[in-house]
Amino acid sequence: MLAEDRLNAIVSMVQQTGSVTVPELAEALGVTASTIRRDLQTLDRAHRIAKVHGGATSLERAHVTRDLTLNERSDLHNDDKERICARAAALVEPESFVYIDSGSTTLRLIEHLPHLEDVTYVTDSVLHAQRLALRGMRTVVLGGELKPETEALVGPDALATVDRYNFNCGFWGSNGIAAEQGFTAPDIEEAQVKRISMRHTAKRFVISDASKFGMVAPVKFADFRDATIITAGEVPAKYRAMDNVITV
Amino acid sequence: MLAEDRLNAIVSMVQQTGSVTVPELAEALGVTASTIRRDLQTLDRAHRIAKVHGGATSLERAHVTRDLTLNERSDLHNDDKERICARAAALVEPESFVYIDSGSTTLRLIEHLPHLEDVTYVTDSVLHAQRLALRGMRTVVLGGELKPETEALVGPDALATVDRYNFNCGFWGSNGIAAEQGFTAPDIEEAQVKRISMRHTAKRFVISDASKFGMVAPVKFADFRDATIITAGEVPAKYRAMDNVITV
DNA sequence: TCGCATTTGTGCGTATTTGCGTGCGTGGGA
DNA sequence: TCCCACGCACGCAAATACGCACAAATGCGA
Repeated sequence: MLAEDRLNAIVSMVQQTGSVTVPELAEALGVTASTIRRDLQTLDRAHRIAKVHGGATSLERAHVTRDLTLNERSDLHNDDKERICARAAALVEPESFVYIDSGSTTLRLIEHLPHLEDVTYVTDSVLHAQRLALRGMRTVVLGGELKPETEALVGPDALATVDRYNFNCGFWGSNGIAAEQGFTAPDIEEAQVKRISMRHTAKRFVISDASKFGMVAPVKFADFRDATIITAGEVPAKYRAMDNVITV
Repeated sequence: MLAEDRLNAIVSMVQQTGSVTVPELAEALGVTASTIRRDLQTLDRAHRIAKVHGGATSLERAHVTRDLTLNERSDLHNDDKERICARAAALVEPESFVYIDSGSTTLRLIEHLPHLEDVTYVTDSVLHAQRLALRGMRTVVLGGELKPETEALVGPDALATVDRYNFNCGFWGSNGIAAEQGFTAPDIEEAQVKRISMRHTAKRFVISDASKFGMVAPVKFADFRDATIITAGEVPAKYRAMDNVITV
């Protein structure tokens, strides 16, 4: 049996019954549990099913423990982002104070963060904060006005709070990445929070898929040299050669 | 059976009947009460159901209660809370700056808030903030450390932020209400936020069902005279007579 | 046939889940 | 007043599931 066929078989089994266990699949398809697990991982990444502890369920049913799938589904650069986040998450060190910017990429990053000794995470997004707390992380939220669209906190309170902190490292998303125009965002207020938070961070990382290179959004929040970029996929040659660009 | 399926089964059982006990669930799903309890905890944290003493109820039953014409038997406080929240919500005036404390009663209050001109709501709960934003309210969140259990923000940042504000009116929940011991809460840090926020508010309202009268929690956050209490149900005569108690 | 990449199975250490026992507090009856 | 049933949190131990590394098997092109 072809591996591809096996994947399809798994999907249809899941669709039919709603959920299956790993041993069930292994038995039915005549392979070991390890292989099934690897298959489930593949299918989960492709968002064809949802992998859960013990087996897999259809996406519709999966919203109990994993409610990220909705946002993730709309995402084309999925595999790349996955790798980017895994790489970025490995940069967090024990006993550090870490800033996490709002945005969909950083939200995904949270799922990859390891459980280390004595790490505190600070974020400007209530959504990110909830995810962090759910994962058992020590979490601090900036104050400020809540922007309904992005669930990010902005305004003088957010700025004043972040101004008192000094982070060991931090992760930001960016709508535009260009050598001349630097890192850019669509909103003035959010850009301000990004700018100030970066200013108080020792090791700065922008995590982004390759599609953002060469793009320019209305408001600049940092120079191109101000952060190390962790990216993946078809990075333009011009950027790939730069020494603050890490392609995974 | 997958753990994930079990969680889904619990949710649908709760949805169907409105409420269900732990032994019922354990019997129906073939697991022990311990496991059920852990599941309920998970689901409660995910806000899929509301965990109550002895079992679980649907969120509608516990919070919204818009259209529960059927099965109104259980939860006596439910109807009371509805009336309390409706009365409290009517106290918000246009062009005001309003504080909303964390807690389940104030969460319900949010559903009743009218859409008025130029009102800004400030809260120490990320959950409340999300609901407010969802309803289209201008929303500000205090900063600070996020307590996973209550989704409330505490610590010096929360206190520093609230210290800069002055509210026209505010609404608090209270775990204990007693003439001598005043208003009390179970947690020191949360009590601090309550105390400071009250200090900066002109018109202070505590909203609570009658069961809290005479109860005393570990930490006091205000004197009995410091707020007007909006309540309903079987209020002890001693309290009913007080002029800062409004029974609806 | 050889070399190389990919896939699959196996072993092992770690995490998670689950059931069970214990102790605590509460709220009735006897 | 004592006692018991009940619900619940906590900790422990067994079973299970998991991820990872490495080896074996397989597939494929030269």
